[in-house]
Amino acid sequence: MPKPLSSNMEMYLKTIFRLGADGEPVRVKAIADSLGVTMPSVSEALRSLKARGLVLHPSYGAVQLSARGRKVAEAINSRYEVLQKFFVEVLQLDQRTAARDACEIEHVMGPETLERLTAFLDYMQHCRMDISAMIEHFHEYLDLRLAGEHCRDCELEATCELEVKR
Amino acid sequence: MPKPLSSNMEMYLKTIFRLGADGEPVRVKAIADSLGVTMPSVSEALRSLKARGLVLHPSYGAVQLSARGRKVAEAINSRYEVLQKFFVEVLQLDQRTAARDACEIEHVMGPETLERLTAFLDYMQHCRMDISAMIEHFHEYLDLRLAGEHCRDCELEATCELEVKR
DNA sequence: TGACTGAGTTAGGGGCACCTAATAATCTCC
DNA sequence: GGAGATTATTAGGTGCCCCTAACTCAGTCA
Repeated sequence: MPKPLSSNMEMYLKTIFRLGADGEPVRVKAIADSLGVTMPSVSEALRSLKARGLVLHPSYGAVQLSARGRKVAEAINSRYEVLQKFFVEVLQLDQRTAARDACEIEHVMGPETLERLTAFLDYMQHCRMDISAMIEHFHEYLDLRLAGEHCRDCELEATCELEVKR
Repeated sequence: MPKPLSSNMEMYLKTIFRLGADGEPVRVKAIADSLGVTMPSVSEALRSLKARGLVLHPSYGAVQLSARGRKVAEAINSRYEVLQKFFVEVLQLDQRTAARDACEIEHVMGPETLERLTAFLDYMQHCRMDISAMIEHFHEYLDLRLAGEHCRDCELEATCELEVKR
């Protein structure tokens, strides 16, 4: 049973994922610069990630994610994006602060919380109704969603008999 | 310049705060049990917290927070409570999950994010209006709030000409 | 082609936070 | 008040993640 990845190892993985997103080969130096650590630290981290089968890295060569590594990195990155979006679009935090906090929280937020937050963002996008009923409505939405419906077209529309009275 | 407290040290502090809330003297063993670590780990942590002037701890005696320590612990605890409340009341997470994630996130969430989340919760409590205007309205609320108003009576009331039409 | 430069690695060390084992202080209760 | 149990501390060791210093490899260009 492999132990769970530490926050730091997750950061290495996400950084490799992002640096490689454009198809360019990823170099140790780029990872080090991006994370603000030294190259020896990166070397050591890569040894550990290689041992877990998450990266491919020939000596003195470019770094690549394995299939598994890519999947893990994508999961981390999507946690990041949900948080970033929530912080910016709902809490109206500036990009910098949102990025900073999302980057910390992405490593410690459980799957249930991620799911609910994602649902919350989707809900915001799909529904237009009275704020006084918002929480309650969100909970109905959640119930449906958790029951397997994924609300592309807002299944709750039928219950949205509320409207703006400007 | 004292370095910032680590997450772990913050947990020790919060634990001492909670165990001592009822006025009972706090013992090393109670801290260890509460955090799921051994007593030597607690001893070592206390040495470090003592060096920072955050706890008082005579050898073989009871542990107490200093005035500074209490202030720090209260801040951590209030971060926790805001998160917990958001997770339970908005995201409808169960107590256990909410507690688990809040307990991780409390150590890494910046003050701006805390403030916005608090504002969001207050907003939910004070305002009743159309959901379609919710984000926008929340942002107005935030602007007022950030300008120094603390919205005990919801200064935005005047702008809430929307109402439920059930 | 060989010297220079920059990239990457290895070696060795430090701080943090945990552990077990051993020792020391304190408490309890006969 | 002293034996035994409980609580607390010290000693010493481990893993993680960072560092600097020193060495090795790989590309460049005169």
